[in-house]
Amino acid sequence: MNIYDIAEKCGVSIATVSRVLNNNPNVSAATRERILAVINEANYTPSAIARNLGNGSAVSVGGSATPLPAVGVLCTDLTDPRNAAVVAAVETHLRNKGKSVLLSGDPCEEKALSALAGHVEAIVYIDPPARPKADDPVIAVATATPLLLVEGYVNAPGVSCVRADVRGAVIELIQQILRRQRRRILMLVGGKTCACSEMVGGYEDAYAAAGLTVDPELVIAVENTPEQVNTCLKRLLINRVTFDAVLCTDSVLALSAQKALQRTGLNLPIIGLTDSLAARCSSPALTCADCDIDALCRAVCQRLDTLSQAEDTLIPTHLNERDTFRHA
Amino acid sequence: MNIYDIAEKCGVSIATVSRVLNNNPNVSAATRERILAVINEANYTPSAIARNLGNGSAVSVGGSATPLPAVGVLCTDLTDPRNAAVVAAVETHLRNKGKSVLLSGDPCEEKALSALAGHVEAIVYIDPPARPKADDPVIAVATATPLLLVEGYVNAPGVSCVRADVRGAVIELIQQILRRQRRRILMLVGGKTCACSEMVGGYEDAYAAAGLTVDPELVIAVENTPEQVNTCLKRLLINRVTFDAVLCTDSVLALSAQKALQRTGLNLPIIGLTDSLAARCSSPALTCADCDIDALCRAVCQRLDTLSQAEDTLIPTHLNERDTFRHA
DNA sequence: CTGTTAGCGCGTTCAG
DNA sequence: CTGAACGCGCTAACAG
Repeated sequence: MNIYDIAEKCGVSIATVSRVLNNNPNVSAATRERILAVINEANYTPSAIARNLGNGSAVSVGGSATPLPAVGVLCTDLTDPRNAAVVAAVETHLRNKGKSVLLSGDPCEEKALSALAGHVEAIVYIDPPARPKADDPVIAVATATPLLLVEGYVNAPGVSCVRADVRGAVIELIQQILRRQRRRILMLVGGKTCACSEMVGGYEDAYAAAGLTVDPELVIAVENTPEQVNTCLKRLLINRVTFDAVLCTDSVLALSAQKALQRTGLNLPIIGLTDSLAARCSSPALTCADCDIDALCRAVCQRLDTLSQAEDTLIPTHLNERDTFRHA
Repeated sequence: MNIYDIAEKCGVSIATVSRVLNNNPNVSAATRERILAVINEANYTPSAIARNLGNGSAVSVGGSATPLPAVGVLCTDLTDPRNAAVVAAVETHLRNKGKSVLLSGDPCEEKALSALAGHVEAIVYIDPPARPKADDPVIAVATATPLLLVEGYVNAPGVSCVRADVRGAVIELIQQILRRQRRRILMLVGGKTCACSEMVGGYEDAYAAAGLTVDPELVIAVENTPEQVNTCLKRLLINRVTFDAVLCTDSVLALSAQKALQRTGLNLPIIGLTDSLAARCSSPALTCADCDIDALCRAVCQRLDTLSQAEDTLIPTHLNERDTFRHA
């Protein structure tokens, strides 16, 4: 079932069908009705794939490139429910506009981006890794195809960003902790994402603002598995590295840390810098800071409609104070 | 950057480049090397979109249709971590074979399927709803494009299925509960998916096998929100509907039920028919039955490679016995 | 308002 | 082993 079949059934040319499909006003109401009826009855949907072909790199005479009906979504960790939520929201948003989503999870961002660039209207890159300052494949791609970074940041023309204000979250949190006379805050970093490095940045900023120096022993990269976290914490205790509060780059990591510390009998404030149902369910309930996911998704979809002006949107974060902060 | 650019840079025709791209042996080693070098250096990736066009419905002379490099993935609830895991696994598997994923989350399955059918090599439909016996859009689509149902089942040519054996899980579970002299098992159904109706089917089977009749008051459809579950359970108690164990179609639902029952002081066995980190973290820890997700994903990917012979694969399930079963 | 036609980027014949 | 030419389904110019 293609555009030719529909055209034939209606006794019109494919161009007219195409116009109806694309809401081009230059079709008489009567013809439009008739064609829509046939389309509906035949349950016809134009091929998202073919739609992309023609318009690819074609730049219309006016100078502006015609939008492609497909958008590339790059997300290397769909396992993270926050990322999955963003993907789902983006897909729904685009589908409602008649566009479709090409999904990639390629961990090699350079390959993934170049595979998508030029073939899609835009690329949404969710939870990207922290990146070297210049000479960035991301930036190169963005010259060809608008890029929307979610939970990531890079300042370059053609690149938009929407992200939770994790840096701000960490700063405020650390101020609160310092006020409680706790000065040695352990920071467990469970990834290499941009968000993670923002958190570390916030950590350093907060210490600097308080006139304290960061003990590098307290900022630790760990693999995000319960076992690794456990051995990591154990090693710290054996080495007599002291700390009086724990920040974790995400809530799953925080849960692991919580279990590990429970075994040692240590009762410290533990905070996850991402929230989750599991954190809420844990006992004692895990305190987490996070932005409203729906707000993040809404902002992403909105920015998707106005990619021409590259902007950096920060979604405010708030602390969901639960047992591991209140009672510790 | 397209195949022509590469061809030109190499001083060959696009056909030769295409052959290299597709591992066609009919290229001299020297030429191949040279072309690969250029491809690599230019960081060129063939357009996944364009690749799909030509081969669409084309049936090669041999009789077998040429496989399309894109696969459609339909998943209406990416929010469910199990579904997200399957999507991620499928994407990775296909990417490693040079294929790409067109993602749809359209809740209107008929539209979604017809949009994909004929334009992709296959459609993976994750967690589909329970369906009427005949006259099924799914079956119609499958005549054109092979269909792989994950967590769903329909017996039709061209349709493969891979799913957790939830029916078996429920049957065994109920037998265990009955042995404990608990006869009024509440079944909370939090969805309309095929998996849910399989669970209900298992419930009925188990009761029948035990020579008991099902009290329809005990099989209840609820909306899967904490509030709805809470009011639902309250209403039951007010109406003096008694029950001495609770089965829930998924672990989030089970968590809600657990909280609601905790408030009433009732201490009953509660089991979720899906597992999750949150269930493990809850206290008391929630007992759940589930299959190994990795096994499910592996089976899906494997079946994806052999879609020609439609088959129904059941992944065994096992009980993760925790507090809400052991101590109740 | 409508039809005709030229590509979009690629895989695939079929001739060399 | 290689190249020229066609077609995939669709959109956008252009011509009526």
